[in-house]
Amino acid sequence: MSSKERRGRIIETARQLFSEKGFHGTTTRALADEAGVSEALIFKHFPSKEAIYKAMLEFCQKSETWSEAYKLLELESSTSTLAVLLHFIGAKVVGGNDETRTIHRLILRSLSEDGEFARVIFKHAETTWIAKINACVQAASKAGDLREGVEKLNSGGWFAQHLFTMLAFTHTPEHSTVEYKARKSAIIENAVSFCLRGLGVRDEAIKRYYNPKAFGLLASN
Amino acid sequence: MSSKERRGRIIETARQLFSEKGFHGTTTRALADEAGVSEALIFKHFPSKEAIYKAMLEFCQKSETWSEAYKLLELESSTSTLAVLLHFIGAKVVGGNDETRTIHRLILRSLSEDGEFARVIFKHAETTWIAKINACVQAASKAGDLREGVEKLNSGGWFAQHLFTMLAFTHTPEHSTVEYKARKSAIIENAVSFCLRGLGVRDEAIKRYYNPKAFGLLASN
DNA sequence: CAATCAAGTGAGTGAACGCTAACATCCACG
DNA sequence: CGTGGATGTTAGCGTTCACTCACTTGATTG
Repeated sequence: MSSKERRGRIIETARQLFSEKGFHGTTTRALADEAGVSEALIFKHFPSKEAIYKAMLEFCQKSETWSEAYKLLELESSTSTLAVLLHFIGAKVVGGNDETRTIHRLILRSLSEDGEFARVIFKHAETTWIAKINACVQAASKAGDLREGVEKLNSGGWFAQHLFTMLAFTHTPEHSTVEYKARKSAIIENAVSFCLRGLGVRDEAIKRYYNPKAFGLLASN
Repeated sequence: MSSKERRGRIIETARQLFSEKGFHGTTTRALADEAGVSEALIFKHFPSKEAIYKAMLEFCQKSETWSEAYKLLELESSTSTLAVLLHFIGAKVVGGNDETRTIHRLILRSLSEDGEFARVIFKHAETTWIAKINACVQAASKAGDLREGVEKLNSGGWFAQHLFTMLAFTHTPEHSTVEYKARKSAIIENAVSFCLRGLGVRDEAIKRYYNPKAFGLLASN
């Protein structure tokens, strides 16, 4: 195993441990054991525990592997795309895999402290998902899919994103912190409807463009 | 100063320190210094650091001082009450004081760990605010204030609550983690509109019952 | 007044922490 | 073959941690 690979293992292990136990709750000894290296080696790669933490956060910012999801951003902005987008965000964020949950834990910890990490992640979301949602709402408006007279909410995209993020947060601990009395897929569908309505989309347009069953492939994520 | 008072001071100091720095980031020495007592005294009152933490969480669960807010729960369930309720939750949760932010930090930390504390807080919200929102939606439906044909979302109350909670979370660090490009009061108004629409309230009914300017007193909180 | 007891503290304890110096091991290159 | 640098590890270093013990104080009581 090369030096680079070992360094990678250390960072990956750090991501897991720091997200689960926090900075002070993670010891460099535990980190070394879990990564399968000696404690001293860690300090050959990083000057201090703090530096490991920072390197780990940077790694997380880069590795946000929504790669496949970015295709959605290239779809033409429309009411239909809006529905697909929201549904996808919901499915991805709520039914997330372990890596997604790790990121969420880091965001949660960040929000309880200085918020720096969360700020970076949110900024990224703003220039991608939020911007696309807003563009789609604009397109929906032009297409006449919005109810007449609804005032424009210039934070509408954030509201939708926030709802899904919070749904994900309540599911982040091992056992859900809220009893929703519905299957996850049903919650996502309801949340998408809620957001579409909140953004001012006509009920007929929602019926027309949002057909969750056709999104099966996405929902399975 | 009596023994009980000192114990109280320790718990209050613990709440502040634990919420800011986390369990492992807070030392019993710092806790003692901040509370103005000797470290030994802390261990006369509590058998261990863990016990202090648990006692502090229990204290927070009880002291959730929304007292004045509970009057809203006794209002007759109606579309109008729904608007007032959402606006109030928004104002209270987003423009929160230091104590509110402390609680939020504890919830955030809890969500990044086992979620136990969050579960208790959410359960409490469910039996009060969420239940009231749902009752109001039901009343609005009977009063004909909902659009025809909107399917009932049995998690609608949660969705509204989640949106406001997430708005609060993004404002929990010292500097907001999201640039909303609007004043806090405008964000709250938009979020309330978003939720009312999401719950299926007719646009005319929103105009009729939601007049933020008349809520000045509440908004100032 | 002496005895008692609750309330609080200064000065530690061993264990665990972040971090490091000194020593192994390997492999490319003359 | 042997030497040097890159890559690891072993064995601890000094410090800080949660927690304890022996002691003081000050009010109460028979």
